[in-house]
Amino acid sequence: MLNILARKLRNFNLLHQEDIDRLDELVHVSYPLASGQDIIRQGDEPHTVHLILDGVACRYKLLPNGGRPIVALLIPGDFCDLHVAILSQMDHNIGALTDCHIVDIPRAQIEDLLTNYPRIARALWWATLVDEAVLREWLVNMGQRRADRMIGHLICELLTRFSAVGLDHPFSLPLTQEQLGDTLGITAVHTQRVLAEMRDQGLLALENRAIIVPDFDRLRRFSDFNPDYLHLNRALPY
Amino acid sequence: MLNILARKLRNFNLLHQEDIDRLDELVHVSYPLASGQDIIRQGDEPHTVHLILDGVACRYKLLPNGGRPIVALLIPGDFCDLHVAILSQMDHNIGALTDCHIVDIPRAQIEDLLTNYPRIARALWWATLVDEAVLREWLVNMGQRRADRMIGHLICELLTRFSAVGLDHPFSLPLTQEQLGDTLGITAVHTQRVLAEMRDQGLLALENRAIIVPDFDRLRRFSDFNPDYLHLNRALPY
DNA sequence: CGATTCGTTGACGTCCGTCAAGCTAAGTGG
DNA sequence: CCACTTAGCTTGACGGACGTCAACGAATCG
Repeated sequence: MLNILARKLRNFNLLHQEDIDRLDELVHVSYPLASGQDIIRQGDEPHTVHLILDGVACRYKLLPNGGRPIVALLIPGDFCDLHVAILSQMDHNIGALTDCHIVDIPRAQIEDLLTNYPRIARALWWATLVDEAVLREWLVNMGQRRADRMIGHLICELLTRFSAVGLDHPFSLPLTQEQLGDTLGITAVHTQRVLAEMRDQGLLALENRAIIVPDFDRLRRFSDFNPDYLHLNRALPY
Repeated sequence: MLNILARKLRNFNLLHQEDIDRLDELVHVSYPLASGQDIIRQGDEPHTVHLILDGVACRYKLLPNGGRPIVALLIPGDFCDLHVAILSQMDHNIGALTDCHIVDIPRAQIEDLLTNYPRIARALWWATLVDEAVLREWLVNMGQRRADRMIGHLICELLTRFSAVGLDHPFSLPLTQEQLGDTLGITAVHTQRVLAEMRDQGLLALENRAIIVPDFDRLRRFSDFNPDYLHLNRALPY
């Protein structure tokens, strides 16, 4: 069984066995972090790179008016701050949305990957560029679609990303309605109403405060979701 | 007089004279591009890197419903596709919003910079990370603020970015109201109404289809604009 | 069994979209 | 010089998506 980082970077169709072996060395020592705890805060100057092994985290900002917009969702295999040493300090926070397991990777290890493992280096570049592409797609989502399509589109993206690292099972999303609203720029009340309507239409099922997708392809068409922007080169069946 | 690329990268406070000399070699051969023309299209696999020398361009997508959301504005000194060779193809278009001057830089030149000029390489990393930070801030802008603050915030960002590359003079923005609306996710009609109200309040002046800012600091406070996310380390007065 | 968090529902208001018409400025060709 | 066209700006009427405020239920937990 590959480790989660190798499973993610394999989507870039380039790694050899020696690269995967090298990645295995990175993810041995993890620690748990409880839901609601912060991984990094705005203004921090982190000295290690954080990788999500398990759970869901988010990038978020704190606004003067109390708003707490979520600007990215991080799932297993995602880096929190791969290149942040370039910038003097974090311009946003990263917090755990569910109970997580995190790995701290010393910067020297990353430098070693970038200089001595060119295939891994290119794969890390790929991951960074995909993160940027996701931000652009979120802008399109928020600017152009209405709440039901926004929600559907976000769920499609997350299921696709989970699937790309071999995590098909959690076909349920562990986000509160308030967190979902903070991600999409709508209020929790409206999120609730739209979710209820989508459930009535059979697009979603809501069980135990989790969102289940009974028919992915139907939700995909409903939401105008096209996964090209995720640049998953690898043949999709895991 | 420094070239525009050196002026931009100097914001990262790291370049030596030899770096600036090297950058000078890159920007000799430019060509004009008329407003409305595309620089790159979705699906393209560009072989050269494009740099904006003059004018304003934008990243945009084309939606099935005819929408044309703008997901980034590119000003002089900005790269269009610095690292796109990593990804198999463009997932969006880049078009000229005004008449532009563009430089094509062969990929080999970029590779040379990245391997033989470590300070320039770090500065290019910095520029990439700032682009990402801008995308996050746009998400906050669209998700959390209403149209008048959105417009004010975007204008503050653009004036700050122009100023950071020594272009204080064009204190007028050359965007049509429709382009402004496509950038912020609102209709051209609503953009017009809000601009008119902001003009009535003295926050903006509209002359010759351009937007003038009579009091930057007042607009900054009105829009809750904080330039930290642009990571302009250099002392700001140019 | 309170306390807390999250989900649910209702009433009401507003920001913004939609549709439509008319206006201005600039360019084109007769 | 004058239609004519076109792109962009302006304005009005109307409706809908979404926000706000408020109360209540449901689940979890110490």
